[in-house]
Order: sequence, then C-alpha cells, then structure tokens
Amino acid sequence: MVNSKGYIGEIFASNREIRNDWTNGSEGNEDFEWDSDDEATTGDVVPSSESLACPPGEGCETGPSRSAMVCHFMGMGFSEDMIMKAIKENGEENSEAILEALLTYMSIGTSPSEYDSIPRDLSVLSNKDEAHDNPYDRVASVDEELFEDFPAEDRKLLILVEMGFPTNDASAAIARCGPNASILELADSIHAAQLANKLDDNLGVSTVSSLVEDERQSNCPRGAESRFAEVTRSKRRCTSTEDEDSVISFSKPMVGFSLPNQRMYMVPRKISEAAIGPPYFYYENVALAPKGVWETMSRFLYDIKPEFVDSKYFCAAVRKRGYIHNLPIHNRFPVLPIPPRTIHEVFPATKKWWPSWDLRKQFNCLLTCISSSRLTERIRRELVQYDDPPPLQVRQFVLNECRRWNLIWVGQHKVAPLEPDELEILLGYPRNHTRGGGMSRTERYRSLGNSFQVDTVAYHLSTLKNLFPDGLKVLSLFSGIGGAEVALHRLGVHMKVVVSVEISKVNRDILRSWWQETGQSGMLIQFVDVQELNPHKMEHLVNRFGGFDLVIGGSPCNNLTGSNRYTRIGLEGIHSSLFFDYWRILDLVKCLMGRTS
DNA sequence: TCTAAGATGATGTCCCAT
DNA sequence: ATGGGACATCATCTTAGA
Repeated sequence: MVNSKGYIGEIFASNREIRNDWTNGSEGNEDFEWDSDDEATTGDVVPSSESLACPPGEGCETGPSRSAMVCHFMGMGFSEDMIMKAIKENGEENSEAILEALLTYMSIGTSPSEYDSIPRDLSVLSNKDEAHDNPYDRVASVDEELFEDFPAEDRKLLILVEMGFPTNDASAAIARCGPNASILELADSIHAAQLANKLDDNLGVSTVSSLVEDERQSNCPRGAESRFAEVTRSKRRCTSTEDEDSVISFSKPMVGFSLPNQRMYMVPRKISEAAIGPPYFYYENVALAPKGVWETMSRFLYDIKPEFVDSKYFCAAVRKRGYIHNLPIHNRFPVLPIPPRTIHEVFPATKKWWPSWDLRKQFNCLLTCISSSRLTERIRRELVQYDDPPPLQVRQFVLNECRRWNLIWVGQHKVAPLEPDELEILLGYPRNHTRGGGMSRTERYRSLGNSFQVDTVAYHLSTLKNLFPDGLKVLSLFSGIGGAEVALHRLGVHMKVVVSVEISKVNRDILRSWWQETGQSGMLIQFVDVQELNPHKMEHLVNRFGGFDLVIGGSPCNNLTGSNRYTRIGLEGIHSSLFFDYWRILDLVKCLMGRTS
C-alpha cells in the first residue's frame, strides 16, 4: 500500500483489514505535503524543525550547510560549535563517540566560552572529580562550580550530603577512608556502615532492614538514603511461612532516577538478564495504586523496580505515575521547549483574576471528569457576598473545590474548569490534538485524562534517540491518543513502524489523523483489541518487521485509581487486568525475537 | 439512543501534636 | 510510637433532556 507520493500506511481493525482511505486522498488531503521518502530511505531522515528539540531562538533550520547529524545534536541542546568540533574529531559516522566527546567538553568546561555553550537542558553531566565510568559521579550539576571554592575534603563532604547521606556519616567516612578517597569509595563506606548499623538494630527483631533487602536483591552499590534518587524499599517478614511479600514505596520527592537540570546522583541499577532487551519496553500506570499492585506488576515485568515520577517536575500539573522499563537511564535529555511549571506561566490571563489567598502554583492531577457548572455558580454566589478576602470558612470551601476540580479563575469571583485545549497544553500535546474528528467534549476530557504527560515520557524515552538513529519499530499498546508517538516525534525520533492497539475508535482516529498531519513516513498499523494479538498474529508481526525495538504502553488504571469509588479492586478488575495482556504480549515479543535472532 | 450533568467515598500518605 | 486531621486521586453510576 504505497500511495502515489510514497506513503505507506495500513490499518488493521479487529481481524478485518481496513484499507486506509487517506492513502488515496479520499479524506481531502490533496493539499498535504507527503514526505517523498519511502520507508527504505527514512533511516537518515532529517526531522522537521517542529520535531527537533531545538532551544527557542536557536531554530534548527535544516539548510544545506547543516547536516542532520548536527541538527540531531542541536536538538539535544548542544551548541553548533561544540558539535562541529566533536564531529571533526570523531568522524560523522560514530554518533556515540560524538556524544561522548560532547559530554566530555561539557564536563571539562575550561573556558567561559565553552561554559556558555553548555546545553541548558541536558540532565546528566559528569562529575569533574571522578572517572566517567564511576556510577556515583553521574551528577547533573550545571552549577556544580558552587563547590569549587571549597577545599577538596569539604567539597567531598558537600557532595555526599547532596547525595542524601547524613552529614555525620559522610564526615565519618572521610575520616575512615582518608582525604584521597573517591566519592564512590566514600559512598560505599557509608553504605557499609549503615548496613552494619541496621543489622545491629534489627538483631532479634522480626523485620530485616530494607537496606539489607536492597543489597540482597540488587547486589549493587546504593546511594543509601538519597533524597533525590529513586529508592524502592523491600520489606520481608521473617516470621512468614509463605512467600514473603515485598513492599514498594516511592521516594520523596517523586523524581525517578533523574530530572532535567537537577543536581542529582544517578543511582546505578542492575536489571536481570531476562529484563534486558531487545526489545526495550516501557510500562506506565498510576503510582497510587492499591497496595501490592506495583509489587505484582514488577514481579511480572522481570523484577524491575518501578521508577515513580511526578509530572509536576515537567509541567504545571501533578501527575504521579510509576514506570517500569528497561531503558538506559543515563544521558537523558528533555524535549524543548521546556514547558512552564506554574499555573501563572501557562495561563497568564488567569493572573488578573487570581485571588491572593489562592496559593496554588500547580494543578492537581488532571482527571477524566470536570466539575459541574452548578458548583462554579455556587462558588460565585458565595464570593459575591463578601469583600476580598472572604471569611476563612468561605475561603476554605472555595479552595477545596478549586483543588479538587482544578478550577481556574476566569473573572471576578468566577472559576471554571480547564478547557480540553488547556489540558492538551499541560499534557504536552499539540493544540487541537483531540479536537474534531468526532470527539465529543466529554470524550476529549476522558481521553486526555487517561493519557501520558508527554514531556515526562519523552524525557525517559530520550535515550533511544542515539541508540536508534535510523528510527524505531514500535509496538504501542493501549495507545490512547498517541502519547508515546507524540513523545517520540517531539524528540525527533523517527518511527519506522508503529503497531498500535487501541480499543476506542475516536482515539484511533486521533492517532491516525495526527500521523498524517505530521507527515510521518513510517508505517502505522492499528488494532482494536490487545486480545487479538495472539501468538500467531504476533509471530506474523515479528517476522514481518524483524521484531520491535520498543514495546510501550500504559494499561487501564480504572480499577487502581483512587478516583474510582466503585470498582477499585486492583489488578483483578475488568479493566486493569489488561496489564496481563501487556505482559503477555511483551513476553511473546521477547520470546519470538529471541528465537528469530 | 446519546450526551452531559450531578451525586457518589474509600484508601492511602503525610504531617503534626501528643 | 501513635492517633487524628488534611489532603489527593488516569472514575462510575444515575438521571434528565435532547
């Protein structure tokens, strides 16, 4: 199915193959500029200027003088000068060596001019003190020169404290190991001391310290009580005769392995042989699921511990989610432009009406339903009775409802729920992504409330960009409105193939129309139900495309979320049990790819 | 038959006072 | 340690009206 302009596209629905109408222009796309490259030539596709993650004002014009390689790295935030230098030294073929060189330039940062060219948004830089392969020295510290004025010993103490170690433990370790000890040695020393203390504390007690358990399970050095690093704790009941269950809890704050532009030590993680790709996979669901759910999902997904991240660090709305994945976690970078992280910055017009006593800076989690008009009217009626500020009781009532329903101030005494297009902005989708195409207003709210926060997911997926310069073959389960696809596109990652599964017709239509509008030259294949993907069909798909590079999806949270008052019954629920289809299909792909490779 | 509005808590976590 | 209050949460069900 190749149209006259070289576009390849197919749609399968259920077991019936649906011919894609747009390939012959029947949906009024005559004025659309199709990419003239066919699939075979899209490996070195130059991403569109929209898709490239270029800093604002440093638009990445893909002119004749600037190669795709340069644009590619500029998209990561490196300056053109640095990139040219790196290419000159390493040759244009070896993108990995170029990236290494660019990171090295940054870590050296010898001249002011070089400092000027440090990417503002690169998340992970290397510590100047330590060798690059030291896991503890992966520190994102654009302003680490803050420590430069201190003597070496004090600097190490500060770094250790910054890592989250107690000051006493840090200085004791320096005393033990001597002033010449590396950060890694010091961290290990603290870790060992803490371990010993915990063992002492727990002698004769029925619980063993989580630290011990971490040590046993991961068999890798840990950043102990890091305030920043994601740490999952396991507890074990020694008295239990049956299978001891472990408990996963989130770190505070919920930042995952790393955040863009934060000083943060990367915790080394070790994943089991069975978990290692290909394919890479990425699974998402609500962080605040009933107890035991994440433990179960983790167990099925090859014992990888979830990375819990709150999207409030990426946009102006809270969104606490857990992600189980086997992606590399070093050298992540965010998509640009970096979205605003406060309500006033995202919606400046509301500032005029925002009362001083409403101190919200960010929205709560964007849900699938909105408040009733009766509530906003009741709030207005309450407020008009009083001067500003109203009595405490009224303030409390209004603030509670504003927080509960994410209301914004749109006039004197007037609050309103967020509009669908405002949700699109907050979640990182193109404007009008869910508009039209048969979507009702209610359906827009539902689909957006159920979707990925694109900036968050893109940050995690960013490491794939260098691994797959020719593009990715993606299996996208529970695609929804295409959060994964939008994230990859915004990263400038080419999608050679996307096999997408989505039960909702309007959502499938949205993804398909976005696929067209953004001029994707890859192939989109859509299925309706994950349960259609039986071993036979999966074998066919894997053989046809030579496997998948990424299996991505977030299964329904309906039976897990706290918003559900009726059927919050965990993974047994009719919707959330679809997690097991995610696992089944992923495992199938792994088996098939293992067999064919 | 469809859409939208309106009414409907429980389960956790965190914090602070005791 | 512990108890109580504050707070947040990718939703579902019933009903009214077009």
